[in-house]
Amino acid sequence: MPIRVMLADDHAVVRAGHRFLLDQENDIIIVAEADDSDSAYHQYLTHAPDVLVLDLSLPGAGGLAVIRRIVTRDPEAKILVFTMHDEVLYAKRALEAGARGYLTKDADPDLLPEAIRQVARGKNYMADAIARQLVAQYTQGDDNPLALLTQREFEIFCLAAEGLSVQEIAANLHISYKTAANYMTRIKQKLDLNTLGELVRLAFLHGVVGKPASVGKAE
Amino acid sequence: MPIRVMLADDHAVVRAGHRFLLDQENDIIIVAEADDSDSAYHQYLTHAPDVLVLDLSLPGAGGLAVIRRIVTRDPEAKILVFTMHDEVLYAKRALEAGARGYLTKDADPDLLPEAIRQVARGKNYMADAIARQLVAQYTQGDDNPLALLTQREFEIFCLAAEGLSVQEIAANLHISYKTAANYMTRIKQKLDLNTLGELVRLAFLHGVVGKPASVGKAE
DNA sequence: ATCCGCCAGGGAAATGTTCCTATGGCGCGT
DNA sequence: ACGCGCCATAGGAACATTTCCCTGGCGGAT
Repeated sequence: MPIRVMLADDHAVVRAGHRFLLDQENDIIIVAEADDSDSAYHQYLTHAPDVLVLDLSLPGAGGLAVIRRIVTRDPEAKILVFTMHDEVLYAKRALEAGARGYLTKDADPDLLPEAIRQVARGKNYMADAIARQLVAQYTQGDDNPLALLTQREFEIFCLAAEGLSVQEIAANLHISYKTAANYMTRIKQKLDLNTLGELVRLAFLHGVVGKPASVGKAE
Repeated sequence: MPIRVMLADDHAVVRAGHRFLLDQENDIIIVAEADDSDSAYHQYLTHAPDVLVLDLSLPGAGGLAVIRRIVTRDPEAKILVFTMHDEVLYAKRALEAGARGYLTKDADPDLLPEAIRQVARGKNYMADAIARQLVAQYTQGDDNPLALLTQREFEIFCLAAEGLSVQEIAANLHISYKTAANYMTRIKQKLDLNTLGELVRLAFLHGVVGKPASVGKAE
């Protein structure tokens, strides 16, 4: 019997791409799709797929939040993160939140079906590069100040690093302006930052925000 | 006769998605694909597609460079940019470089076929949100928005981009806090920025601040 | 001479930030 | 079951910053 897969990604193209690629595997069928956090959560509960393929940068509460919500409800949930970010930090947090696998969009597309099968079988799957860095991180201790942040704080940190204003963050996360502002304050304290600017720099320096290829460079 | 389309995107999933979605349109066929800059350029020349759908963040020379190279060779080239970035800056640069349309990945997927048809017909196509911002913003702006700044403004911009607070900037330049604050306001206005975060991002994106390698980053 | 753009700053109102406080949920040890 | 601590959420008040408006000085155009 085939592996029942659900897709959660806010970009319709990416979902279509997965559908196209996975349709060619005869042991995998797609039973549901979602394009935002809430929808992902509810679809998961109603369809109970064997594997959830999830993009971390979902609009709404955010991919990490979805993982946590789902895992809380169903600790056996098999979630495979497939995302743009090749940043270790994200992988680490996603795994902590309960994901069983992590693949980046740069990975060879053939890897996804294989990863899905692994995860469906109850194993974990990790992109090599990420895995190597993960162990490196764990071994050499945590000098990464970002690790001090709670999951939620980290999410807010990321949004701020993208240049979003406090009210945009609040709107994005469905929380009050006050809460977002309070988080910002706490984050700056924890990271010993004085200005928003330092925060963004830190994010860039740690590669949390994807530096858009070579758009502004050269010439 | 169908519109001959070529895809250039480094993510196989995204190409598959486009293929899947565009295959359903019977007036559009995909004649070539590329996953990096050089390949995109050469494929374009050999296949001479009616429309090139291009992701700006191509590895290699970068999407903008590809546009310029292709347009130089073939000023009639019809290039439609389809990208992750909804930042006006990229749209503007892409259009200047010779693109005929700009769509973001967040756009309704139904828009792409329509955009392709428009561009194939020789018209321009622009995502609404982007278009509105474009005209609102750099109507007669310079290539580099930073060029709008006076020397002094630029100096302050740089310091802010380094993460300095307003008072630090004032101290650094031996001017009053008020003056520095007023400059900051004016700079944000000129560049159409809302937050300090956006300013720092802009600086990074334009390479104003150097990013030290090896902080904890990948490959 | 006059105008104009740039630099520098004051004052006041609007906005934002920080600190303190409080609630409810959840997990953990006893 | 109970308290304890941590986290997410958020209101209020004090405090700080930002923004807008305005004033001057200075130097380069016309």
